[in-house]
Amino acid sequence: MNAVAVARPRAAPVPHPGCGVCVARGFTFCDMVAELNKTAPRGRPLAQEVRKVAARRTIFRAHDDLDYVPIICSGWAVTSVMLSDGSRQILHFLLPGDIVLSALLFEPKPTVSIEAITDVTYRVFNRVDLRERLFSKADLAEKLAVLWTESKRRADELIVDLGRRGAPERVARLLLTLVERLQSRDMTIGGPFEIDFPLRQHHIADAVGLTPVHVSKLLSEFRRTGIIRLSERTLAILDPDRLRALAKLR
Amino acid sequence: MNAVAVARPRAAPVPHPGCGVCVARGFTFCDMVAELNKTAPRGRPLAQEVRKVAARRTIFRAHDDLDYVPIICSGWAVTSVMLSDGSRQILHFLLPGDIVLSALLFEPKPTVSIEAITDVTYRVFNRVDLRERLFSKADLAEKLAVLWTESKRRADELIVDLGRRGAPERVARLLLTLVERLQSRDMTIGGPFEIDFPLRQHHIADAVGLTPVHVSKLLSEFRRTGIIRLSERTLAILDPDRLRALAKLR
DNA sequence: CGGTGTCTTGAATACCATCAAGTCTTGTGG
DNA sequence: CCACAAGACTTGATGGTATTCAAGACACCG
Repeated sequence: MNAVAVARPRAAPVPHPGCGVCVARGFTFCDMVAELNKTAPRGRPLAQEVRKVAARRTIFRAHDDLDYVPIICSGWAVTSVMLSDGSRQILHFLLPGDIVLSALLFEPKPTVSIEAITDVTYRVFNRVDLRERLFSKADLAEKLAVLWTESKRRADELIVDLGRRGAPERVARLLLTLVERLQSRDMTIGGPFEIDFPLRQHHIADAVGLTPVHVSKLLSEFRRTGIIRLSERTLAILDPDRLRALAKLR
Repeated sequence: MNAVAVARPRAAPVPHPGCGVCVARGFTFCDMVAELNKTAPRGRPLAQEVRKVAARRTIFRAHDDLDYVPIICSGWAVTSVMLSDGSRQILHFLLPGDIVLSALLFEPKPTVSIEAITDVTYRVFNRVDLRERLFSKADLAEKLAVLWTESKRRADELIVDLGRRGAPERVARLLLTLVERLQSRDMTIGGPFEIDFPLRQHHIADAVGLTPVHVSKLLSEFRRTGIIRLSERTLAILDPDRLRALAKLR
């Protein structure tokens, strides 16, 4: 019906020689680790290891026993909870630079599962090592606390969305916050409101508490009214003002 | 129709000579503060002040500027978010011993409002003072982090409830978790599944993302089938197994 | 080239919201 | 202490939003 198939340039896959060139430097957990290593108390650098996992693979499951703390280097991942009836709730989309779970600093058994959406590279740090270094420097511990506060605030927002907002509003908010997070990482392509968008509609549905069918109908409506363009795994917000109005933001 | 008016003994209002007799000693934030004072690095005790607020009064609003961190001593309170259309989402019920918002340790502007449900007494601590003492002792900072992890886990559970569970399930889970939290504080009355229950149905509705009307119908159903007794601000879970089944717990 | 995953669209249905009326309780000022 | 007002709860009728069910189009991959 619509979906004009125009080939546009795509962001090249980011090479990953190390955190030094991480897109997320400056405001994420990744950055804190870099600082830890620069000011290493002993000469020994923080123990770490780079891992890769293919799209759609599980990185770890709830109740696994982990002795490491992962941080996303490239790609998109997701933290989610599976219910006994097979349904799933997505708690958070993980972007490059994000710590996967701060809870893992203190507790080896996560209560949530992590899945790769795209191909993902991530680094793992020894839990005890990382934790002790973080807490040995008071300013780093407080920076960690700030990130933590941030993640709690995001969770609270999602609670409000799911408890008190209608479906179009929820979807609009999700799209906007994702674009904003990528903007702050300089990961837009083309214009400032255009991004690589690897999510399937079932990801959106599981994140905002709807069914894939209903998400499809809402996105079609957004497209039909010219608010967004979404095809070939690329999302462009054509009319940010109208989308923000739908989302009751700003 | 039901509501058999039997007068039963009520828990006496707890006197509050200080944290030394706090019902929440041993596992809450309140307890951490007590420990801070015991092992005070200098002779000077942590600056604090006791305050009281009447039922249904606002303790503070989102975006207020606070230079203190409050902890509940007695009574029930609630953290919530108001939306522009007048609807409200409750994020958490605060019970004695709970820190009101750990975020306040780092950020003077809360993003949520706090309201007293019953008459409430709470203590306030100077933010900078409390934070510095917590982070000067690594073991305390880590204890704080554990409490923090706990509060994030609770938020994630609520996200799952609101996103993926039906109305009866949500209400059942709320009742069960409240009773459990009071059990762990030895605040049950009569039997182990009977508590003082000051919540109005609109509190329940705002917490689980439903309307008061629908909550009323669900509670009536729970009563009709003999799962709970709820009258005169007292809740008794008569059939914990059936309620847990409804809640898909355990 | 069949299989699987993804998306779309329409029809029927379920769940919860909204509206409305009435009872009962709680609080307040005379 | 009573009268009255406001708040809290109940119940039934009606409506809207989102789900479920179903069928088909399309792309991608082995």
